[in-house]
Amino acid sequence: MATAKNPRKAKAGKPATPTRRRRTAEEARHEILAAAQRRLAEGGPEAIRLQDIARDLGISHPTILHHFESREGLMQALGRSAMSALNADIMRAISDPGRGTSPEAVLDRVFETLGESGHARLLAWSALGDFAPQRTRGVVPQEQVLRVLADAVHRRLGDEARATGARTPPREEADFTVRLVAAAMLGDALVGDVLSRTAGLPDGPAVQRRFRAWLARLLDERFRQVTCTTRRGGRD
Amino acid sequence: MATAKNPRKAKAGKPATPTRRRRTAEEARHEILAAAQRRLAEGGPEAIRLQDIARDLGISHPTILHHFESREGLMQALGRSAMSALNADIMRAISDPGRGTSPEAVLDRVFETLGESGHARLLAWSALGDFAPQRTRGVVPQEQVLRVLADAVHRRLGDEARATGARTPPREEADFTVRLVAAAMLGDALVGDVLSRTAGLPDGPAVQRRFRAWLARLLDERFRQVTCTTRRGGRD
DNA sequence: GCCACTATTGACAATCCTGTACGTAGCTGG
DNA sequence: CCAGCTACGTACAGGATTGTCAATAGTGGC
Repeated sequence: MATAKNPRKAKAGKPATPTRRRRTAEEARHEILAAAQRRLAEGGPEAIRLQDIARDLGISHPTILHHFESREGLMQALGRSAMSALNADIMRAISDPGRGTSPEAVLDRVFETLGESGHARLLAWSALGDFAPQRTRGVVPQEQVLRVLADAVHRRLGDEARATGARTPPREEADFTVRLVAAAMLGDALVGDVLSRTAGLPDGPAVQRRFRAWLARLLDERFRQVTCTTRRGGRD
Repeated sequence: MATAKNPRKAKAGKPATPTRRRRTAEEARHEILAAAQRRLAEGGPEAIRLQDIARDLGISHPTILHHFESREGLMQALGRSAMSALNADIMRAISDPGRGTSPEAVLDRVFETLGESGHARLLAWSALGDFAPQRTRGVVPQEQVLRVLADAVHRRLGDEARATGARTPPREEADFTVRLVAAAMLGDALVGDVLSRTAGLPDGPAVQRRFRAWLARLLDERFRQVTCTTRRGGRD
């Protein structure tokens, strides 16, 4: 029982850096989240272990618990933070006119964004429910991203239609287009290389680029032709 | 000390089924794999715990170790078995003429197959590397499935082209088409409902069906038009 | 310069899971 | 009917991880 009474005096061996660093709560939370995200990107949700993160940062794991209550709390905070980072990145990729505004250029940027820093993986894990184990079934992105995109597509379809004198295609046309592209991008980011290989393509960044270009062209053509064909199947 | 010497005599309460069931090694492996797959589909790779699986089957967890060496061994066996089951299911879905052979019908069946019993999830986990932790990076599907599909598409494109007198589109056209659809199906199986919701669609099975039909129509039209437009962009 | 506040920490507790050791009990061939 | 093989079970060891607690040490305000 007298174990806990030891007043640490025995530690006479480290006079070099005896000072412990003290961050503000916000700083600490930020650093911890960053370290956690790094581990997440590499090894998945299971790789997020308090002791490991603590070691990465040179702190002790109870400090993490102090700032996030529990591992669960850390995971939720991480989910929110990573998801909003993804949103911001995607938004930037879409609206950034830096490298062109053609469908191909935009697709390229979004693809890149999804691939880097484990964004696609985060989405996948979130969808798989590996995040937020019980309660919150997956970290729901507040993404109006898709909404915005669908609006843009709808507008463009309307423009094309008006230009050719056809009637405006139904809103669903735009929604489905966005859904297809979004799903395809996620899927491709996850298993694109495997798909490419098993489908017989040589695979590699060059193929990936050509694939994107091909998809962009497909969408582009679709934009122009849908105005003539959309009424074919109609509502059913 | 004398603990291990207890010869079970104390169990006087269960004369009904005191006999332990003895399976063949193959039976046992099969049952264990099935139980593991059930858990996998529900809770992911982390939910595969030897003790839980054992409890599900009414056996003891060392029995599992007896049949699979280690948890790692179980995971690998599970990966192989589940992946080959997926292959078989997909193959069946594609070639089964039961409910029509139109692109829409085929797509529908494949979509269904991917969705049920966690096939899509398995693929995702495999891609995410949650399977086969270190060594085997992901359970590589021996799927010639995609190969077969791409061949079929290529043939069809050739037929269409010949019928209209156009020149045969490059093989890449078929490969990319398959890649797009495969990636989209996986992505949609994973996050389709979320996408649908955040894109403003009401979501639900009806929407999902319409989406598939829409995609099938898109492919169908593409098949017909690609013969006129494929030479536009050419090689790059 | 002193003091309250809190970020930080080492030690410890509690739990959980995989894997081992060894004995038991069904099946099958002789 | 006996003996061997092996599927199966109980008990336990070992390790890893989250979480608690009381003590310690920067920091900012007075």
